[in-house]
Amino acid sequence: MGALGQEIEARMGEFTRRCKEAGLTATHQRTVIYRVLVESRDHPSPELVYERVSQEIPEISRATVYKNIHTFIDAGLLREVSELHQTNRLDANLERHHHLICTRCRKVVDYHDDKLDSVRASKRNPDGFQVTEYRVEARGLCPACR
Amino acid sequence: MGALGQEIEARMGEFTRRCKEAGLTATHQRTVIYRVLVESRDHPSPELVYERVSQEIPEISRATVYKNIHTFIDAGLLREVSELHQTNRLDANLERHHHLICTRCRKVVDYHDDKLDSVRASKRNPDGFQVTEYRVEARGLCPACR
DNA sequence: TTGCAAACAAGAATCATTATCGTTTAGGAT
DNA sequence: ATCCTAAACGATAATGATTCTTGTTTGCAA
Repeated sequence: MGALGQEIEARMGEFTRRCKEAGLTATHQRTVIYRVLVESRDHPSPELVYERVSQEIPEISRATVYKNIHTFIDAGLLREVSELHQTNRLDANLERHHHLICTRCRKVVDYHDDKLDSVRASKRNPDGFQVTEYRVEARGLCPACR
Repeated sequence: MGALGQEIEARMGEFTRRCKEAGLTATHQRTVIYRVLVESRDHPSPELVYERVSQEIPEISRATVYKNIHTFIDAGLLREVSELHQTNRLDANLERHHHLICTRCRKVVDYHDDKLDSVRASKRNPDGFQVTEYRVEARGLCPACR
Protein backbone atom coordinates (compact mmCIF):
# COMPACT_ATOMS: atom_id res chain seq x y z
CA MET A 1 0.00 0.00 0.00
CA GLY A 2 1.35 3.45 -0.96
CA ALA A 3 1.54 6.57 1.15
CA LEU A 4 -1.83 7.73 -0.10
CA GLY A 5 -3.42 4.41 0.74
CA GLN A 6 -1.99 4.61 4.23
CA GLU A 7 -3.38 8.05 4.73
CA ILE A 8 -6.82 6.93 3.63
CA GLU A 9 -6.61 4.01 6.04
CA ALA A 10 -5.70 6.41 8.81
CA ARG A 11 -8.65 8.61 7.99
CA MET A 12 -11.02 5.68 7.95
CA GLY A 13 -9.74 4.67 11.37
CA GLU A 14 -10.43 8.17 12.58
CA PHE A 15 -13.89 7.89 11.04
CA THR A 16 -14.69 4.77 13.04
CA ARG A 17 -13.38 6.36 16.19
CA ARG A 18 -15.30 9.58 15.71
CA CYS A 19 -18.50 7.72 14.93
CA LYS A 20 -18.23 5.97 18.28
CA GLU A 21 -17.57 9.25 20.03
CA ALA A 22 -20.57 10.84 18.41
CA GLY A 23 -22.78 7.83 19.05
CA LEU A 24 -23.15 7.16 15.34
CA THR A 25 -23.44 3.70 13.91
CA ALA A 26 -20.71 3.05 11.35
CA THR A 27 -23.04 1.43 8.86
CA HIS A 28 -21.93 0.08 5.52
CA GLN A 29 -23.49 3.07 3.74
CA ARG A 30 -21.76 5.59 5.99
CA THR A 31 -18.44 3.85 5.66
CA VAL A 32 -18.60 3.85 1.87
CA ILE A 33 -19.78 7.48 1.73
CA TYR A 34 -16.95 8.58 3.97
CA ARG A 35 -14.32 6.60 2.12
CA VAL A 36 -15.49 8.13 -1.17
CA LEU A 37 -15.15 11.55 0.38
CA VAL A 38 -11.67 10.87 1.69
CA GLU A 39 -10.57 9.43 -1.64
CA SER A 40 -12.01 12.33 -3.63
CA ARG A 41 -9.47 15.03 -4.19
CA ASP A 42 -11.78 17.23 -6.23
CA HIS A 43 -14.05 18.67 -3.55
CA PRO A 44 -17.10 16.93 -4.96
CA SER A 45 -20.69 18.07 -4.76
CA PRO A 46 -23.15 15.85 -2.86
CA GLU A 47 -24.56 14.78 -6.20
CA LEU A 48 -21.14 13.62 -7.36
CA VAL A 49 -20.62 11.77 -4.09
CA TYR A 50 -23.96 10.08 -4.66
CA GLU A 51 -22.84 8.99 -8.13
CA ARG A 52 -19.58 7.60 -6.84
CA VAL A 53 -21.17 5.81 -3.93
CA SER A 54 -23.82 4.40 -6.28
CA GLN A 55 -21.08 2.56 -8.14
CA GLU A 56 -20.51 0.52 -5.01
CA ILE A 57 -24.03 0.50 -3.58
CA PRO A 58 -26.39 0.85 -6.54
CA GLU A 59 -29.51 0.78 -4.38
CA ILE A 60 -28.46 3.62 -2.08
CA SER A 61 -30.82 6.55 -1.84
CA ARG A 62 -29.87 10.16 -2.50
CA ALA A 63 -31.48 11.04 0.83
CA THR A 64 -29.07 8.75 2.62
CA VAL A 65 -26.08 10.40 0.99
CA TYR A 66 -27.29 13.94 1.59
CA LYS A 67 -28.37 13.25 5.14
CA ASN A 68 -25.13 11.58 6.09
CA ILE A 69 -23.10 14.37 4.58
CA HIS A 70 -24.88 16.67 7.02
CA THR A 71 -24.32 14.22 9.81
CA PHE A 72 -20.57 14.15 9.05
CA ILE A 73 -20.40 17.93 8.93
CA ASP A 74 -22.17 18.20 12.26
CA ALA A 75 -19.79 15.65 13.74
CA GLY A 76 -16.77 17.61 12.48
CA LEU A 77 -15.75 14.80 10.13
CA LEU A 78 -16.30 16.87 7.03
CA ARG A 79 -16.33 20.52 5.98
CA GLU A 80 -17.84 22.69 3.32
CA VAL A 81 -15.54 24.71 1.08
CA SER A 82 -17.97 27.60 1.23
CA GLU A 83 -20.78 28.13 3.66
CA LEU A 84 -22.57 30.33 1.16
CA HIS A 85 -23.64 27.67 -1.29
CA GLN A 86 -27.37 27.62 -0.73
CA THR A 87 -27.97 30.72 -2.77
CA ASN A 88 -25.94 33.38 -4.48
CA ARG A 89 -24.96 36.38 -2.35
CA LEU A 90 -24.32 39.65 -4.09
CA ASP A 91 -21.86 42.43 -3.41
CA ALA A 92 -22.09 45.79 -5.15
CA ASN A 93 -19.04 47.07 -3.31
CA LEU A 94 -16.35 47.16 -5.97
CA GLU A 95 -13.49 48.21 -3.73
CA ARG A 96 -10.94 45.67 -2.59
CA HIS A 97 -12.21 44.18 0.61
CA HIS A 98 -12.78 41.00 2.55
CA HIS A 99 -15.69 39.39 4.35
CA LEU A 100 -16.77 38.50 7.82
CA ILE A 101 -19.08 35.51 7.64
CA CYS A 102 -21.26 34.24 10.45
CA THR A 103 -21.25 30.46 10.36
CA ARG A 104 -24.55 30.32 12.21
CA CYS A 105 -26.85 32.79 10.44
CA ARG A 106 -24.81 33.27 7.24
CA LYS A 107 -24.64 37.00 7.75
CA VAL A 108 -21.96 38.60 5.57
CA VAL A 109 -20.29 41.89 6.41
CA ASP A 110 -17.76 43.74 4.32
CA TYR A 111 -14.45 44.15 6.04
CA HIS A 112 -11.77 46.54 4.89
CA ASP A 113 -8.31 45.86 6.21
CA ASP A 114 -5.03 46.92 4.59
CA LYS A 115 -3.25 44.15 6.41
CA LEU A 116 -5.41 41.54 4.71
CA ASP A 117 -5.06 43.28 1.36
CA SER A 118 -1.38 42.38 1.30
CA VAL A 119 -1.94 38.63 1.71
CA ARG A 120 -0.06 36.58 -0.89
CA ALA A 121 0.86 32.96 -1.30
CA SER A 122 4.46 31.91 -0.78
CA LYS A 123 4.75 30.55 -4.29
CA ARG A 124 4.27 32.54 -7.44
CA ASN A 125 1.86 30.22 -9.24
CA PRO A 126 0.69 27.70 -6.68
CA ASP A 127 -0.22 24.40 -8.36
CA GLY A 128 -0.02 26.13 -11.70
CA PHE A 129 -2.86 28.50 -10.83
CA GLN A 130 -2.65 32.00 -12.21
CA VAL A 131 -3.95 33.79 -9.13
CA THR A 132 -5.60 37.13 -9.78
CA GLU A 133 -6.96 37.87 -6.35
CA TYR A 134 -6.59 36.82 -2.75
CA ARG A 135 -9.68 37.11 -0.61
CA VAL A 136 -9.84 36.50 3.08
CA GLU A 137 -12.89 35.02 4.75
CA ALA A 138 -13.04 35.62 8.46
CA ARG A 139 -15.45 33.02 9.75
CA GLY A 140 -17.04 33.07 13.14
CA LEU A 141 -20.08 34.32 14.99
CA CYS A 142 -21.71 37.68 14.43
CA PRO A 143 -22.68 39.83 17.41
CA ALA A 144 -26.28 38.59 17.32
CA CYS A 145 -25.28 34.90 17.25
CA ARG A 146 -22.54 34.98 19.87
CA MET B 1 -28.44 64.39 1.66
CA GLY B 2 -26.13 62.48 4.01
CA ALA B 3 -22.79 60.91 3.24
CA LEU B 4 -24.40 57.57 2.48
CA GLY B 5 -26.88 59.16 0.10
CA GLN B 6 -24.03 60.84 -1.71
CA GLU B 7 -22.18 57.59 -2.08
CA ILE B 8 -25.23 55.93 -3.52
CA GLU B 9 -25.64 58.80 -5.96
CA ALA B 10 -22.02 58.39 -6.98
CA ARG B 11 -22.51 54.68 -7.57
CA MET B 12 -25.62 55.27 -9.62
CA GLY B 13 -23.67 57.74 -11.75
CA GLU B 14 -21.02 55.09 -12.24
CA PHE B 15 -23.79 52.66 -13.14
CA THR B 16 -25.07 54.93 -15.91
CA ARG B 17 -21.57 55.48 -17.21
CA ARG B 18 -20.68 51.79 -17.20
CA CYS B 19 -23.92 50.87 -18.93
CA LYS B 20 -23.02 53.21 -21.75
CA GLU B 21 -19.53 51.76 -21.95
CA ALA B 22 -20.90 48.24 -22.09
CA GLY B 23 -23.61 49.13 -24.59
CA LEU B 24 -26.34 48.39 -22.07
CA THR B 25 -29.59 50.30 -21.97
CA ALA B 26 -30.12 51.83 -18.55
CA THR B 27 -33.77 50.86 -18.38
CA HIS B 28 -36.01 51.68 -15.47
CA GLN B 29 -35.88 48.07 -14.29
CA ARG B 30 -32.09 47.93 -14.41
CA THR B 31 -31.76 51.22 -12.63
CA VAL B 32 -34.03 50.12 -9.79
CA ILE B 33 -32.33 46.71 -9.51
CA TYR B 34 -28.93 48.31 -9.32
CA ARG B 35 -30.01 50.95 -6.83
CA VAL B 36 -31.48 48.24 -4.61
CA LEU B 37 -28.17 46.37 -4.80
CA VAL B 38 -26.15 49.45 -3.92
CA GLU B 39 -28.46 50.32 -1.05
CA SER B 40 -28.41 46.78 0.34
CA ARG B 41 -25.71 46.32 2.92
CA ASP B 42 -26.60 42.71 3.63
CA HIS B 43 -25.25 40.94 0.55
CA PRO B 44 -28.70 39.85 -0.55
CA SER B 45 -29.62 36.77 -2.52
CA PRO B 46 -31.19 37.27 -5.97
CA GLU B 47 -34.50 36.26 -4.46
CA LEU B 48 -34.24 39.00 -1.83
CA VAL B 49 -33.31 41.51 -4.51
CA TYR B 50 -36.38 40.43 -6.42
CA GLU B 51 -38.54 41.01 -3.36
CA ARG B 52 -37.11 44.45 -2.78
CA VAL B 53 -37.38 45.50 -6.39
CA SER B 54 -40.96 44.19 -6.46
CA GLN B 55 -41.88 46.79 -3.86
CA GLU B 56 -41.12 49.45 -6.43
CA ILE B 57 -42.04 47.59 -9.61
CA PRO B 58 -44.68 45.02 -8.64
CA GLU B 59 -45.00 43.67 -12.18
CA ILE B 60 -41.30 42.89 -12.63
CA SER B 61 -40.42 39.30 -13.50
CA ARG B 62 -38.00 37.15 -11.57
CA ALA B 63 -36.29 36.38 -14.86
CA THR B 64 -35.55 40.06 -15.37
CA VAL B 65 -33.97 40.35 -11.96
CA TYR B 66 -31.90 37.18 -12.29
CA LYS B 67 -30.85 37.95 -15.84
CA ASN B 68 -29.78 41.47 -15.05
CA ILE B 69 -27.83 40.35 -12.03
CA HIS B 70 -25.80 38.21 -14.42
CA THR B 71 -25.52 41.08 -16.82
CA PHE B 72 -24.15 43.31 -14.06
CA ILE B 73 -21.68 40.66 -12.97
CA ASP B 74 -20.46 40.22 -16.54
CA ALA B 75 -20.10 43.98 -16.89
CA GLY B 76 -18.06 44.16 -13.69
CA LEU B 77 -20.72 46.23 -11.92
CA LEU B 78 -21.43 43.56 -9.36
CA ARG B 79 -19.69 40.64 -7.70
CA GLU B 80 -20.55 37.41 -5.98
CA VAL B 81 -19.40 36.84 -2.42
CA SER B 82 -18.64 33.22 -3.26
CA GLU B 83 -18.29 31.60 -6.65
CA LEU B 84 -19.24 28.25 -5.20
CA HIS B 85 -22.91 28.85 -4.66
CA GLN B 86 -24.44 26.56 -7.25
CA THR B 87 -23.90 23.46 -5.21
CA ASN B 88 -22.20 22.46 -2.03
CA ARG B 89 -18.55 21.45 -2.30
CA LEU B 90 -17.13 19.09 0.26
CA ASP B 91 -13.75 18.84 1.89
CA ALA B 92 -12.72 15.86 3.99
CA ASN B 93 -9.30 17.35 4.64
CA LEU B 94 -9.46 18.38 8.28
CA GLU B 95 -6.05 20.02 8.42
CA ARG B 96 -5.73 23.77 8.36
CA HIS B 97 -5.47 24.82 4.75
CA HIS B 98 -6.67 27.21 2.10
CA HIS B 99 -8.12 26.94 -1.39
CA LEU B 100 -7.21 27.72 -4.94
CA ILE B 101 -10.40 28.33 -6.89
CA CYS B 102 -10.65 28.51 -10.66
CA THR B 103 -13.14 31.21 -11.54
CA ARG B 104 -13.79 29.64 -14.89
CA CYS B 105 -14.37 25.92 -14.24
CA ARG B 106 -14.90 26.10 -10.45
CA LYS B 107 -12.11 23.67 -9.79
CA VAL B 108 -11.04 23.72 -6.15
CA VAL B 109 -7.61 22.66 -5.00
CA ASP B 110 -6.35 22.45 -1.44
CA TYR B 111 -3.43 24.72 -0.78
CA HIS B 112 -1.22 24.42 2.25
CA ASP B 113 0.84 27.49 3.04
CA ASP B 114 2.22 28.46 6.45
CA LYS B 115 2.37 32.06 5.37
CA LEU B 116 -1.37 32.11 4.78
CA ASP B 117 -2.02 30.27 8.03
CA SER B 118 -0.77 33.28 9.96
CA VAL B 119 -3.23 35.72 8.40
CA ARG B 120 -5.12 37.75 10.99
CA ALA B 121 -7.27 40.86 10.94
CA SER B 122 -5.84 44.07 12.38
CA LYS B 123 -8.61 44.37 14.94
CA ARG B 124 -9.39 41.83 17.60
CA ASN B 125 -13.14 41.46 17.04
CA PRO B 126 -13.89 43.19 13.76
CA ASP B 127 -17.44 44.53 13.72
CA GLY B 128 -18.15 42.55 16.86
CA PHE B 129 -17.51 39.24 15.10
CA GLN B 130 -15.92 36.50 17.15
CA VAL B 131 -13.62 35.18 14.46
CA THR B 132 -12.66 31.54 14.84
CA GLU B 133 -10.88 31.01 11.57
CA TYR B 134 -9.32 32.88 8.71
CA ARG B 135 -9.43 31.22 5.35
CA VAL B 136 -7.79 32.48 2.22
CA GLU B 137 -9.30 31.98 -1.18
CA ALA B 138 -6.83 32.39 -4.01
CA ARG B 139 -8.97 33.01 -7.06
CA GLY B 140 -7.76 32.76 -10.60
CA LEU B 141 -7.38 30.34 -13.47
CA CYS B 142 -6.35 26.73 -13.11
CA PRO B 143 -3.70 25.26 -15.43
CA ALA B 144 -6.35 23.81 -17.77
CA CYS B 145 -8.26 27.09 -18.08
CA ARG B 146 -5.32 29.46 -18.50
C1' DT C 1 -36.43 -12.63 21.19
C1' DT C 2 -38.53 -8.47 21.68
C1' DG C 3 -38.74 -3.78 21.12
C1' DC C 4 -37.25 0.73 20.11
C1' DA C 5 -34.62 4.12 18.07
C1' DA C 6 -31.55 4.89 14.42
C1' DA C 7 -30.85 4.25 9.50
C1' DC C 8 -32.52 3.50 5.11
C1' DA C 9 -35.05 3.69 0.50
C1' DA C 10 -38.30 5.63 -2.49
C1' DG C 11 -40.23 9.23 -4.18
C1' DA C 12 -42.82 13.66 -3.51
C1' DA C 13 -42.09 18.41 -2.51
C1' DT C 14 -39.53 22.62 -2.26
C1' DC C 15 -36.36 26.19 -3.46
C1' DA C 16 -33.27 28.59 -6.41
C1' DT C 17 -32.20 29.24 -10.87
C1' DT C 18 -32.45 28.96 -15.91
C1' DA C 19 -34.71 28.42 -20.39
C1' DT C 20 -38.37 29.33 -23.67
C1' DC C 21 -41.20 32.16 -26.11
C1' DG C 22 -44.20 35.74 -27.26
C1' DT C 23 -44.58 40.89 -26.57
C1' DT C 24 -42.81 45.44 -25.78
C1' DT C 25 -39.55 49.09 -26.09
C1' DA C 26 -35.42 51.96 -27.08
C1' DG C 27 -32.67 54.09 -30.28
C1' DG C 28 -30.67 54.50 -34.79
C1' DA C 29 -31.73 54.91 -39.84
C1' DT C 30 -34.90 56.94 -43.02
C1' DA D 1 -42.04 61.68 -37.09
C1' DT D 2 -41.85 56.79 -38.62
C1' DC D 3 -39.85 52.37 -39.22
C1' DC D 4 -37.01 48.68 -38.13
C1' DT D 5 -34.26 45.65 -35.52
C1' DA D 6 -32.12 44.07 -31.61
C1' DA D 7 -32.38 44.39 -26.84
C1' DA D 8 -35.31 43.96 -22.83
C1' DC D 9 -39.09 42.27 -20.60
C1' DG D 10 -42.85 39.28 -18.55
C1' DA D 11 -45.03 34.93 -17.92
C1' DT D 12 -44.32 30.61 -17.07
C1' DA D 13 -42.37 25.98 -17.86
C1' DA D 14 -38.35 23.35 -16.94
C1' DT D 15 -34.27 22.03 -14.50
C1' DG D 16 -31.17 20.87 -10.81
C1' DA D 17 -30.04 20.57 -6.09
C1' DT D 18 -31.69 19.63 -1.86
C1' DT D 19 -35.02 18.46 1.72
C1' DC D 20 -39.10 16.26 3.48
C1' DT D 21 -42.32 12.47 4.26
C1' DT D 22 -43.46 7.97 5.01
C1' DG D 23 -43.04 3.28 5.41
C1' DT D 24 -39.52 -0.40 6.09
C1' DT D 25 -35.34 -2.41 7.82
C1' DT D 26 -31.59 -2.99 11.00
C1' DG D 27 -28.56 -2.79 15.06
C1' DC D 28 -28.30 -3.39 19.60
C1' DA D 29 -29.79 -3.53 24.37
C1' DA D 30 -33.09 -5.34 27.88
